[in-house]
Amino acid sequence: MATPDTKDRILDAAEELFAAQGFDGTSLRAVTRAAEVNLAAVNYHFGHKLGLFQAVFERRVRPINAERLARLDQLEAQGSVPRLEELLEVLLLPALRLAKGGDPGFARFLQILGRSNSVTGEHAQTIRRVFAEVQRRFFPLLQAALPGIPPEVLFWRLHFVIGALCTQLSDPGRLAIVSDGLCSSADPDVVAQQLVAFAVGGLRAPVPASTSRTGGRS
Amino acid sequence: MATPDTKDRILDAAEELFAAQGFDGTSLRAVTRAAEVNLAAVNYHFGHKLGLFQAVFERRVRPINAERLARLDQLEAQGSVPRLEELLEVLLLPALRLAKGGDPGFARFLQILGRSNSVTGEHAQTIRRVFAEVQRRFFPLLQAALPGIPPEVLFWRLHFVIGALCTQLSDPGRLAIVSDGLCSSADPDVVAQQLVAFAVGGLRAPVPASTSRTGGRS
DNA sequence: CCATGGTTCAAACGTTCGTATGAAACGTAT
DNA sequence: ATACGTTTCATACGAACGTTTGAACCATGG
Repeated sequence: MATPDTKDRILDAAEELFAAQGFDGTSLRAVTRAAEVNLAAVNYHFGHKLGLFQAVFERRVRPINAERLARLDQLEAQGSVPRLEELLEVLLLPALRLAKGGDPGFARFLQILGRSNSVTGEHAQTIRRVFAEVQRRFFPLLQAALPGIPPEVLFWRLHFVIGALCTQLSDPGRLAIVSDGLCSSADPDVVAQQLVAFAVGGLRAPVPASTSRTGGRS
Repeated sequence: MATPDTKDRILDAAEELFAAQGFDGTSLRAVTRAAEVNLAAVNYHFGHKLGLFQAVFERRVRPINAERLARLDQLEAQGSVPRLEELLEVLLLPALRLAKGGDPGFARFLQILGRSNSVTGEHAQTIRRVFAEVQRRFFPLLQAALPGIPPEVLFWRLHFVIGALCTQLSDPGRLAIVSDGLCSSADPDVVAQQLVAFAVGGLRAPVPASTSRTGGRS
């Protein structure tokens, strides 16, 4: 083992390239070239290209969800019903915070994550399981914090919040472009602050008239 | 011309495949096979693969933006400052409505559009110009309808609204999955109703404390 | 009638892809 | 030092890719 763990070098390079060019747009040859590793190393360590993608994904997603669930535990241990703002920070901050603070690779990974809605093929399911897990745990608490909102409306709104988060994660530079440099996504605390305020407003909005039953006409 | 316009057959097939599998994931051979057209026809009519993508894109995007701008004209002609709900419907309804009503291909195209945030490479700019154009026209009106919100906060929130829209467009089935079938995206009017209510709440939310200057600490 | 310009066709170009192979190199325990 | 399981290496395979080519096709105007 002359070089520090080939496996990690491959994961780092793959993470960067998958984030920049997508799954189909990234060749294993480009990955191994960037990692300064032999081409066959990928198949040796990860089996297939898809195995590499899953490994890239799971290396990062575990700590994020662990932090989310730990924060949820912490919140539930307090006994009282958590405040809406607290809940949203649990959902949003771990992803945004890790994007800045730690490994710079994390930011690249979050681009993959944010792009997950657009992913097709077999690895899509791998990605969605992650969201589903947290959401199942998260939703009842959200319901408790927003007793006035019917469940189906709440699903819609949580869907929108996650959509906003994913868009922001998948392309942090977009906002700076459309705002002509007025806004910057550099500080994850600022992002979280803006997104939480927006989400609170959206979640608490008055329920539209004809949504007591699904499929109501306008 | 025995078969109805080869060019359109190619565009239809390409639209469906690009939406389902992405740009890199779609081969020209798959397109021409689906269109029942000779392989060389793509290069004859569109030059390159990228040219085909742009043609697919522009065929659909023109009517949407035309309708948006027409509705904006109509709103401005009334003289008074448009209500926020009206503005949001201008932004959201044309895309959502066309997804259901007309050509079924429109829904597929909107998947491409919703995915635009995740697109990399040269055709990304083609896509973003569209958003930018409408947004430049749209933003001053939004500002007028929300006099209490500082511009930089408004940029953030518009960014979030568009993110929620794109997520919904790019994967209309996701909501049904996470809500265990409780919600369905079948009716664009329902989608618009839910999204407008959510967006109004989010846009009108109280401005977070330390955003008077960009980059403020929490 | 043949000529012409636009369109379609089968076939091939060179390149790149994901994956597989078998031998060399390595660290370690006997 | 020898043997062994693990990791790395150069190389090759067949398939699929985007693109090009030149001949065939076909409607129209002379």
